[in-house]
Amino acid sequence: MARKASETRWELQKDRMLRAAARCFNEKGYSGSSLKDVANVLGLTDAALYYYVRNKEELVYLCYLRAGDVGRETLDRAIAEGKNGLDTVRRYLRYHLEVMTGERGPIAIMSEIPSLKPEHRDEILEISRDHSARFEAVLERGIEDGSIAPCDVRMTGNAIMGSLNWVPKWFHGDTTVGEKIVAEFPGILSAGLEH
Amino acid sequence: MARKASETRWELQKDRMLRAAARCFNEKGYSGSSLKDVANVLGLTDAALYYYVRNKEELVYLCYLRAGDVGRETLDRAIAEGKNGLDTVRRYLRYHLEVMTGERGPIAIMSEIPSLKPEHRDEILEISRDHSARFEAVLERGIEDGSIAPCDVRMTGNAIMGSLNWVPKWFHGDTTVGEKIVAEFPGILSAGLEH
DNA sequence: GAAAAATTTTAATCTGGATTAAAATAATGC
DNA sequence: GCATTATTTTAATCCAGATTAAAATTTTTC
Repeated sequence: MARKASETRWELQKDRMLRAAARCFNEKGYSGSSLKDVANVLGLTDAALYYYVRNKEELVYLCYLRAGDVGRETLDRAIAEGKNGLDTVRRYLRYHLEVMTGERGPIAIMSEIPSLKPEHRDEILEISRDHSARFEAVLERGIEDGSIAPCDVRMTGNAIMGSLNWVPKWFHGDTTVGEKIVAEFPGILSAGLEH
Repeated sequence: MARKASETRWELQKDRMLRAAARCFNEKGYSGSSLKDVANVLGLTDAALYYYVRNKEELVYLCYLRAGDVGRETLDRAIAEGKNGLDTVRRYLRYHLEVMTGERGPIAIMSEIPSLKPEHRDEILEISRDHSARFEAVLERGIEDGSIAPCDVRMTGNAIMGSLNWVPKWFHGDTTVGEKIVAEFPGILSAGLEH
C-alpha cells in the first residue's frame, strides 16, 4: 500500500511476479491458474500477491501491458535496423523469438483477453490492433520497396502472428529447442514472402 | 442415464452440445466458461448437460476426441487425394480451414489440455503427437518427391500448425472473413515450402 | 539497536460455479 | 389415452479459490 524508498525492490519483485504469472497463464490458462500457483513459483503465499496488485484481473492486465511494451520495443528495433521490408520482418521475428524463448520466458499470451474487464479489454485490444497494423505496414513497405512479393497483408500478417503466438503452447523452456526455434522460424515464416 | 430407442436424438443433442462447448471454450477458455454459458447457447439449463456427460472435464475431453477425429479425417482425405507432398499439404490446409471456418464452427482448440485429468491428457497428447507426426511425414514425402524444398520438418510443421491453431482466436464467425481465410491461407502457409 | 516502514503470513470470510437428487415435463410405444 | 421411458428443471449442497483483515516478520533508517 506504500512504497517510497525501495521503489527498486518493489518493482523488482513485481517484475518477478508478472513473469511468474505469465508463465502460469501460458501453461494453464488464466482461470486455470490459482493465485496460489503463481505464488508458489515465487516461494510466496497467495495473499502476498495482493501487496503488488489489486486483484487477479489486474495481474493479467499488467501481463498484457508488459507484453505490449515488449512487442512494441522489438518492432521498433526491427524497424530502426531493417534495411528494407523483408529484412525488417526477419529481424522482428528473430528479436521476438529471442525474447519468447529466452531465459526470462514468454512474457504473455494473447489468449485470456475475454477474462479482462471491459475497460482493460478494450485497451489491450487497441494495443494489439496497433501492433498488427504496424506489422502490416512493414509488409506493405516491403511490397513497395520490392523486397516482398505482393500479398494480402492482413491475412499474411495474421498467419505469421499466429505462428509466433502459438509457440508458447508447445515450447516449455528447453534451451536446445529454443535455439532451434530462433534459428529456424524466421526463415520458415519469411520464406513465403520472397519473390 | 438410459437410451435405447432414440439413440439418434440423444446423439444429435450431444453433438450440438459438443459444438456449443467447443465454441465457448474457444472464446473464453475452459475454466472461463461456466456450464451455464454452454447451456445457454443450447437454450438449456446447466444441470441438463449432466444428462449427456459425467462432468465438465469429460466435456472438454470429448471435444478433443472429436477434434482428433476431424483432424485425422481431413488429413486422410488430403493424403488420399494429394498428387505429391506439396499438393497434399495444400489440400490439408484447405480442408482443415474449411471445417474451422465453416458454419459448424471450430471443433476445438488445443489450449486446454492442462485442464484434463492425467489419463485423458495423455490420450489426447498422443493423438496430437500422432497427427503432427503424420503431417511431418507428408512434408518429408514432399522433400523426397521434389515438390518441397529441404527443411526442418519438425519446425516447419510446428510453424504451419501454429498458424492454423491460432485462427479460432481471431476468427469469430464472419463468413466473409472465413472465405478469405480459406482462399488465402493455404497459399500463404505453403509458399515457403516451394523450391 | 530501536523505531518506522515494508513485506509476508495466518486465519477468516465470501462467492461463483460444479455437482447432485428429486421432481416435473415431454415424448413414445402400445 | 395410459404407462413407460426420455429429457429437462428446480432447488439444494459443496468446494476451490479469490479476497480481506489483522498479526507477524523482515528490512530500512537514523
